[in-house]
This record gives sequence, structure tokens and C-alpha cells, in this order.
Amino acid sequence: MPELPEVEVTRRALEPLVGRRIRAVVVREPRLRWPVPPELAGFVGRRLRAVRRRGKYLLLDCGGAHLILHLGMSGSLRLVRAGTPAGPHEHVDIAIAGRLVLRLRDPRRFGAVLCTGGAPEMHPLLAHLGVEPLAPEFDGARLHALARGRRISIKQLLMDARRIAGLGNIYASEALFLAGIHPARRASSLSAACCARLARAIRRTLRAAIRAGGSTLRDFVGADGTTGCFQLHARVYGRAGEPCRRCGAPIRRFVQGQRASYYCPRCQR
DNA sequence: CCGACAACCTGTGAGC
DNA sequence: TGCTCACAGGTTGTCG
Repeated sequence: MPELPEVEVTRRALEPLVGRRIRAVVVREPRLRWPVPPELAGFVGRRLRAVRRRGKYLLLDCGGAHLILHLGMSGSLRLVRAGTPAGPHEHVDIAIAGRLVLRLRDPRRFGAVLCTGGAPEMHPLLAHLGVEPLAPEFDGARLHALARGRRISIKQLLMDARRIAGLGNIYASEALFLAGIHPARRASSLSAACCARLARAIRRTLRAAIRAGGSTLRDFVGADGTTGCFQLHARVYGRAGEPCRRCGAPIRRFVQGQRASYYCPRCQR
């Protein structure tokens, strides 16, 4: 379920580990989106300096060298106590001083665990990521500039990580509803005022989702993993046929760029 | 530049 | 109950 807010909530949950050393790395299944590199073993003994996020990537700064984590479609991280037996699809453990284990579970194995000795933003997967939607420089003007001259639909622009990093299918849909913009609208057709409204809607949607997930942070350590974290009161996503929460018209679903899109035909133009 | 499509995987829920 | 099918929150790469 991970889009930017879920990754950010996870990042915050890992912050208390900063300052501790990595005691061991266990890879039970290296076949993720890309093979888990054997160089991971070289992180044993390193101290965790910071936990950052770039788009949907988690960056564990180990003093120069970085671990790069991506949760893909179905990945999640949990902190468990050392000695906890691994369940199905729990592919990678990063054992931390203090009898804790950072455990990656990823049934579909679309996630990734990678590492780099250089600057993580230079890593090929991160080098071409676009603007952070929660960074101060992301505003209506920036969005308007990104959309100028683009013939693609606004929803596909929002989900293009090379332009805006971290927006996925759910939050793109929800933000477009909040801004009253039809997902199939040509990006270049949005006025500056429209872009300002949309940029605000994006930030508001992401912040609300982070807040909702953040309230369950306490459950992160030692939870059974099935706690309904990250619950979102979806206004359109996954609600085809159900009444719009604002006007009552039935929510519609259509396929756009291979992904399901949901919108209210009356509220979104 | 753009859209369409396939690929990587497994789990789940709907319908029969 | 058990089977089959459609579909799922991400990303990369190819083709026309």
C-alpha cells in the first residue's frame, strides 16, 4: 500500500534507531525487484546516521554509505524484537543494536533493497526524480510550469515520478477530486489558478494521510503487521458506483494509462 | 513527446 | 466448498 505518506510514516517510525549500529543483515530471499546485493553485508557494524525519504524511497544514511529501500506494491517494514521468527514473505532483516530487527515483508517482491557508497541522490533510481510535493518549492507556479505544453492527462503528469516524486494512484485521484479537476484533463489546459488549487490539494491530501498514519505509529513496533494503518477516508478511490460524498452523483471508474481512475462526474471538470 | 502494452510477483475477493 | 478470473497501492523498458 505504499505511496509517499506510507513511506513517510515508516520513515518517522525508524527515526528512533538513529545512532544505533547495524549488528547483522539476513537475506532470506534476494529476488526482489532487483537482486539484493551481497554488498549489504558490508553494512554490519556501521552506525545509522539518519533516515531520509526521497519520493517513495527510504534512505538509511550509514555515514557515507546508504541503504536504499523501496516498498513496491506490497512491501512493509516492521520493527520486531530479535529472535522473532520470520513469517512468510519476510525477505530481509536488518538487525539493530538493542535487540531490534528491521524486517522487510514483501509478498509480491516488487520492492527493493539496494545500497550505494556514493551520494544516494546520484543513484540511477533516484537521479531523475522530480520535485518533492511536500517541499516548499512545490506550489502552483511550479506545477503550472511542469504542465506547460504537456499533452498528457493531468493525472498521468501527477504520477510521473520524473516530474513529481512520490504521488501514486490513490493520492493522485484523491487530490484531483479535492481540486475539482477531471483526471483526464490535458495538463496544459490547466490555468495558473487551477494549478494553485491542485498543488494545495496535493499537499493537503498527503499531509492528512501522513497524520492519519502517524497516529498509528505506536503500533509499529511489535504490531502484528495487520493493524489497519494508513486508513484513508477515500473520497473517490475504489468507490465506483458509490455516491459522491459531496454531491451524491455516482463515482465513475475508467482506465487511464493502465491504471484505474476514479472521479465524480459532477464535481470534477 | 506520448500512449499503449508487457513484465516483474503473489494475494484476495467476486462470481459461478 | 472449491475453482477461475480480474485486479491490486510501483516502476522499468519497448514499440509505434
